Amino acid sequence: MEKNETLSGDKPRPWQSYHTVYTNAKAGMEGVDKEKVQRIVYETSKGSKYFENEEKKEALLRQKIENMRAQRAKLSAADLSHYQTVADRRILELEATRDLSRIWLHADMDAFYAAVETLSNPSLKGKPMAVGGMSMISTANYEARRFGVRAAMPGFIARKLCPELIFVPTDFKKYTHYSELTRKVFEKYDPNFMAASLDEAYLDITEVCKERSMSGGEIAEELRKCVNEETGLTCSAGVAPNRLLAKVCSDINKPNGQFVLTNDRMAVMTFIFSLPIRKIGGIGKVTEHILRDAFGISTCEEMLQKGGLLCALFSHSTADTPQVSSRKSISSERTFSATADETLLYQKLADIAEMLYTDMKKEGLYGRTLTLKLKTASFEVRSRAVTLEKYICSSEDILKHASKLLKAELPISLRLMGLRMSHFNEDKIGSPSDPTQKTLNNFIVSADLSRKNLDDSKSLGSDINDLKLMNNMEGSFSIEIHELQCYGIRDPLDSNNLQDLNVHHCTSTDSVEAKKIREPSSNKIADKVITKDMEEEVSQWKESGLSLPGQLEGESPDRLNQVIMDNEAVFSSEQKDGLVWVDDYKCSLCGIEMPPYFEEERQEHSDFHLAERLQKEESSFDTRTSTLRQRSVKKDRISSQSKRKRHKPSPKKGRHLSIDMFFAKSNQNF
DNA sequence: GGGTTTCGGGAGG
DNA sequence: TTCCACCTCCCGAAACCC
Repeated sequence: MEKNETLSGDKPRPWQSYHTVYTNAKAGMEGVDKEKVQRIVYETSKGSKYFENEEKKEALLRQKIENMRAQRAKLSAADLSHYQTVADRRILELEATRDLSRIWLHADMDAFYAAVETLSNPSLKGKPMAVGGMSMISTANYEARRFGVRAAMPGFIARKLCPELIFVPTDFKKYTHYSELTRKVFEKYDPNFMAASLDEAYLDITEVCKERSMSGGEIAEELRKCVNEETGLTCSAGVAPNRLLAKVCSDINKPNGQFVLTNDRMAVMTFIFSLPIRKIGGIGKVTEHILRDAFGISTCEEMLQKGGLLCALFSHSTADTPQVSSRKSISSERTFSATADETLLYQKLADIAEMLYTDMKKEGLYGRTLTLKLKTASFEVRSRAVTLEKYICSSEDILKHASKLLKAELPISLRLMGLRMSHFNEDKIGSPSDPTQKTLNNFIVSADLSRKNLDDSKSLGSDINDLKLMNNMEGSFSIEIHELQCYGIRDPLDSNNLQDLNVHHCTSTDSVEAKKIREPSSNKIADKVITKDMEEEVSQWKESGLSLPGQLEGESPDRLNQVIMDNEAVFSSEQKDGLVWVDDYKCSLCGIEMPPYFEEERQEHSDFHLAERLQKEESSFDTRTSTLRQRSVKKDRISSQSKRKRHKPSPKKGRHLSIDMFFAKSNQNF
């Protein structure tokens, strides 16, 4: 940070160089005295450890900008000419694929959390209010925004800006409820709409516009009115040929307004040219700073003009696009008063492991990469990860591995710890619970692939669709579990047996293959498989010393078949798992509360308990039959500073920048 | 040499 | 009085593994 910058004759105003996101243009903040906000933020922050860390980061950024300037200076005329050709060619390619055929609508609720709180407590109306606490604010209403108070601002700074600010604690249950109401409206216009968060959604309204012979603007008007009638809340909308443009448009007439960008090349180009780069999704505070200070780029027009330069110094990468995808990771983190007390740190780690476990349990997830996130007392953020051989889920396993990671960092004074689980067993279609285990059924692969393609084929992405995807995964998951139940003693590496068998043990209701087994025509195959494998099964069960489920010993193939069928029935029944919803609300096994209308979630939850039980059974079996397994078990690879020596990072090409952004591609950003 | 993992960091809500 | 969250996703490069 440059200190004591002066304007001719003025007093020093050091806050001018303290770069925060709080003075950035945001809806409802047009009339804000930016300099005053900047000064108060600076004065409130100055001298804190947070501030010192920000200074360090700022210094690194300045160094990076200097490096880029140096690289830029090194480029010869020939280089520049070459990269300009590359840029021009790319522009031509993109122009050829420009798609102006779709109409996208981005709906964005106005100050959502704050509006919901005002709805349930009308006395807040007209008063400056923020949802959150003294440490951090989630949302501020428009009255508070006039003082410069905004989301992601610490509460104590907000209070300095607006002493009469009212704080309301967050209540996600409430927001989720209202979010559901809005989504019911969105669904009417695009059943495959894409929810970007609780308060934002993307809708492809091309079809509904055609069917009803209405313009995008008319649909937007109607949709906003409908949302207001259903919820009592207002929202803003943007209509454009692609999602990212629609998002930019929805911000223009906020709150309770809309903006339409017509599907016309000239209109799009004119609109984009004047657009500040910061409006582009993916360009944040840092990238904006780099582009402005290293290249003198502030608008999209300048960006296009300097395309050659950007091609030379930035790698080819498109900006982030909202995509339909399954969950990639799940995490939990907590901030606390900085401490170096190891007992306390381990206790906090145990709490976080428990929280992560609870969240994973809710979604029935098993993961094998565990990342420990640390924030030191001086705000430095570090992460340490380990990838395990087995997928894990239990809080004990999470804590065991997290503790190893933490141990390697001690002694240390921390103010935050977090745990993230990734690399789920659904990551790769058909990947089994043990990555070395080649057991998953061919049919799942094909079934899931076709369903996944279906989901991916359009720009889906709503939570509803995520849920669908999740359910699909859940399908394959329960199949695996079931397989463990019936074939727990089989050598997991013996894929020959399992490929046949898995087909007959799927409980997925929408699977053609699963139904087949119940048809007389396929009894033959089933009998054959069961006869052959049950013999092995029974003898191995005997060897293992475990009691035979269903007293299979000596039973005929028909009887064995029946036992399997019965088992399937058991798996689908909550009651038989021992799970009951107390007061029709609370899980009798773990106490989690879930209202009756969360039908799918409840089913998943029930499945989870079943999975948990089966895994316990399997692992207890594992310990007894470990000699049967001829598997080489690699030692967990735990990374630590001591093991990993890193080179000093070399100046790398920037990213998140692409001239693709200038093209209306409905499958991309523009 | 190519694939995978780790780690730091940017971004958005 | 209080003193800068939490969660998720993505990318790039180095390190590591085979």
